Amino acid sequence: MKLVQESDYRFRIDRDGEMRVPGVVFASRALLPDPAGDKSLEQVANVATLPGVVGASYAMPDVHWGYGFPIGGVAATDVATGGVVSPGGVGFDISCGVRLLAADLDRQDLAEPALRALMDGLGAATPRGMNRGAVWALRDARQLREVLAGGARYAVQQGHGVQRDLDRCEDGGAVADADPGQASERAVQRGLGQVGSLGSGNHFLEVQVVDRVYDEPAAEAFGLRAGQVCVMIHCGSRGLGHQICTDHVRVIERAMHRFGISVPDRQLACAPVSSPEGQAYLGAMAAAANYARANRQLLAVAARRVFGRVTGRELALVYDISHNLAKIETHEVAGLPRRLCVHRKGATRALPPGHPDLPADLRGAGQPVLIPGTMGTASYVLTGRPGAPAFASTCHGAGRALSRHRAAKTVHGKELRERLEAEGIMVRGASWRGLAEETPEAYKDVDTVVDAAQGAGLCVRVARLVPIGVVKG
DNA sequence: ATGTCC
Repeated sequence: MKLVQESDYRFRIDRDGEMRVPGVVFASRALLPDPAGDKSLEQVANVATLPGVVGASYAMPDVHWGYGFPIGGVAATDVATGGVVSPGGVGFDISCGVRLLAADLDRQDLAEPALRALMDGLGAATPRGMNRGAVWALRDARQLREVLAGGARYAVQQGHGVQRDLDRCEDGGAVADADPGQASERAVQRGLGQVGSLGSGNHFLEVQVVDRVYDEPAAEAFGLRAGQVCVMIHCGSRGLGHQICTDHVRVIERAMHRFGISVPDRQLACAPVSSPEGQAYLGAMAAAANYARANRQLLAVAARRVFGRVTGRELALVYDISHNLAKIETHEVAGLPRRLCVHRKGATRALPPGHPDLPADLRGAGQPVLIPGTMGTASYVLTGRPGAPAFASTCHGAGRALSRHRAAKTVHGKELRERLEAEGIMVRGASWRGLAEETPEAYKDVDTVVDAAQGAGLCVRVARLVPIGVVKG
């Protein structure tokens, strides 16, 4: 893969073969993936062949190998001229994302034994791990379809949360064009018992402290200040999203020949946005996105209850944003506004100050961009930057550097937990093996990733948060 | 990420 360095944080992959646009990689030289074990830059080039793709096929600084598309990939297709949607451009964990809640409490006012009681309470109130229960026991499949249609809005209507939770959630808590009828019976069955559950892998609920503020006015608009206690929740659409992806990849794979589309990798299966198969996938994807938002809403309500009981304080939503989603958005292409299908997979939307889609109280500061770090390392709050490249997108996290298998060989979960506790981070895990797979050494350095994202002009730092307690999926 | 293969 031939990379041309354009600046400190920008590399180009020139058009070659079937590529319709160039590839652009936003990273420092040190962050570029190792081609020996990671084919993500080939995937950037593959994505550039998709019908209707405009601008470039982009990679964020945390890019790594994924299913078809790289994780940390952004690509937009022009809807009116046969542009496609690809489930591989969203990923299996549809609408995986992050929610940040801020407490009216400072670190210095959260001393022992309250901190231990808080972590014990959060550990007990947060269902996690594979197939192990949920906060909300849904009545039946009919009620699940209400969740798929209404997302966090339906949860709040049912008494799980407050208006602020919707005002500060992407899309006001629910995507409008969800089509619950596009979720298969199996997807519905898998989803019934998981609304309000973390899952596993890199998903977590953390108690964090605002360690540093870079942009005071933006932080104030977001409701953040130095020393403040926060709760960050990182999770997705569980088995339901996975099943929806599986079902629709199969349908689209079989339909592709009818559209005359050929792709260099069958994992890039795609259909025109305007086709019945494309519309079916987008409707199902939106339903899964609503499920993920309801999931984070219920976990937040459970955390809020524990927080109130232990500390007597409130938790206010700062923002909830997905990093695995395709959205129909309007962007300028060659000076003209176009309706685009923007795929962000392991990439976060980052609307700049003044964007009309922002709620009024965030209009001046821009959209809060939530970047979860790794267990035991920092997380970030960023905001968008006017005129930024990549259709208002930035990184989504540290990005894995070692496989789960290799990570688990470097340390035992028990040893890792002891190490983190010695560093002042309380850990409530689900399994020793799962903990070991998530050791910080298995990830790139999130500080370096965020430096590169800002250096590349994708976003602006607002605040840095450090964990003091981790509930791990 | 995921009832890590219906």
